[in-house]
Amino acid sequence: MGSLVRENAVVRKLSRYLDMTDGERAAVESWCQTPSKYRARQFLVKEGDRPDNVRMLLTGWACGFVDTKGGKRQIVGLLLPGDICDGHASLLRRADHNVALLTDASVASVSPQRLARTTADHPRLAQALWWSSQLDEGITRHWLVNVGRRDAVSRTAHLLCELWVRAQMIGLIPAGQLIVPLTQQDLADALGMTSVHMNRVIRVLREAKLITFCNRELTLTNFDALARRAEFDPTYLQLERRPGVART
Amino acid sequence: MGSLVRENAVVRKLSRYLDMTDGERAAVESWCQTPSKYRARQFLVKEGDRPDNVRMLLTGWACGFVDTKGGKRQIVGLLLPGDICDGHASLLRRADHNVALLTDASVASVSPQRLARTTADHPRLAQALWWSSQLDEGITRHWLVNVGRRDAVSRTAHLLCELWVRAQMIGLIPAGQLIVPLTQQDLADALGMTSVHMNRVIRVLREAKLITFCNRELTLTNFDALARRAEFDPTYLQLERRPGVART
DNA sequence: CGCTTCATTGACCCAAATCAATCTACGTGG
DNA sequence: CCACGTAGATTGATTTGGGTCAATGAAGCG
Repeated sequence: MGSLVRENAVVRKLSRYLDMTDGERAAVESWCQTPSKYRARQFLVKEGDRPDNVRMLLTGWACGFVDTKGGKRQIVGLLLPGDICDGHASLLRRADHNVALLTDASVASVSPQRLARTTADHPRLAQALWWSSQLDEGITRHWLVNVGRRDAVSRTAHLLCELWVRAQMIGLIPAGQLIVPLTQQDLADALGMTSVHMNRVIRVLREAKLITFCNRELTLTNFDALARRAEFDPTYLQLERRPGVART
Repeated sequence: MGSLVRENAVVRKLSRYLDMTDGERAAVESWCQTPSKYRARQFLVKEGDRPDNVRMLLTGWACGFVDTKGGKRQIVGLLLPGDICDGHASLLRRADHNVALLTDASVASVSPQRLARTTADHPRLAQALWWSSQLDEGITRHWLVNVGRRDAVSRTAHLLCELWVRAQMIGLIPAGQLIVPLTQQDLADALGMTSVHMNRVIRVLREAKLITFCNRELTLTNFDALARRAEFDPTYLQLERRPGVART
């Protein structure tokens, strides 16, 4: 036990794209040497900020969101351990959305200069970061499809399938059960609906025996049926290992 | 006249981030030496494809979209001249969405190898491509906010404001009028609504004297009022020129 | 023990979907 | 030149998924 848990989350994430050499692995680990501890609800990025460092989630969950002038909130992304928050956003003049922690978390922070130095030594890491960023973009795109074109039940089912798969990949479901640190209000904000309706939809899924969801503990009791209900096609999560990026 | 029109669209786009040297400019132009001509409705990328070349739109419009199993369609992005379709998607195992042309178009196609060679010689171009990709991701995010959290009228207004600004930046509105090569069905597919409702919403905006839209010719007769209606904040379009990336 | 944060449920309402014509404008083949 | 077919725009009538408003539980905590 523990090897999956102990392993550096960013290494694990980038390993999905790249079969890393020891040198590459060491380089990534050096980014994460002295992570900062943050508390739930703290902001990592504020909309309008001039971006500085690149943050990488080592443990804990975060979410990206935008607050509307009308007082509504849309969550535009969920970040799990290993995810890179706001990739090379340091290139942008201003952050176009907020990022805040959903749980206490351990976060590595790398300056653009340092990132540039490392990727100059290890060009394949630059590629891997690109890959990760493209993956995130695909996820956002499919959230748009989900919110734009699916009804509340399939939409919810789709998000739960996505989270389930993403969590499974990083070892967050050791006992068939996933702690989802989101309130129903949060889920509603991610799915473009109200918390009241979110609650009713969860009840529908529960009564259909597709999920168990109590005290933030989620179980997909029948993943295949849920995926069918959601029209969930995981292509966009890039589960297939890309061939030809073997260790050099 | 004509300098804006004649200038290479990709050069113009990347110049928003980078004050290019002659060498950099020449490198980008070399990508676009022998563009292919395509007809409206042709596909540039099909979902599930193994990505190959990177395509850059020199003239014409394109759109990215996903078709749902349920027979619905969500447009996940609109590409204008200078936009790069599916940035470094060549890193991904499979395309997660389709890209098709909305008009006849001229498209440059660059192999990953060639791109890698050029950006090795001109590292700042790699940065500029990153920047462009981050910009696109921001646009997608804000589409998600728009679809998830705004009602049909503001949502439509928001998209029109975005298109207006993006088109203005690339000289597509020489006479206060923009040709939008989208049917009402297309607009509806971009905004997550039905074409019937799209039609009614356009009427509302027209009757409020906020827009003129006839035969695909759009005029925003009162941009500020429309932007207010839409809660349109163009931060995500990165209009501010990033300082410190002056010509070296 | 009262305060606060979430979850849950009911009653009611409305924005947008659905269903169904009708009206253009434009080809295109005879 | 004209009849016909097709794609898109418009409009009306009706339905409905999900929002809004308002209570009530339930769990955790200083």
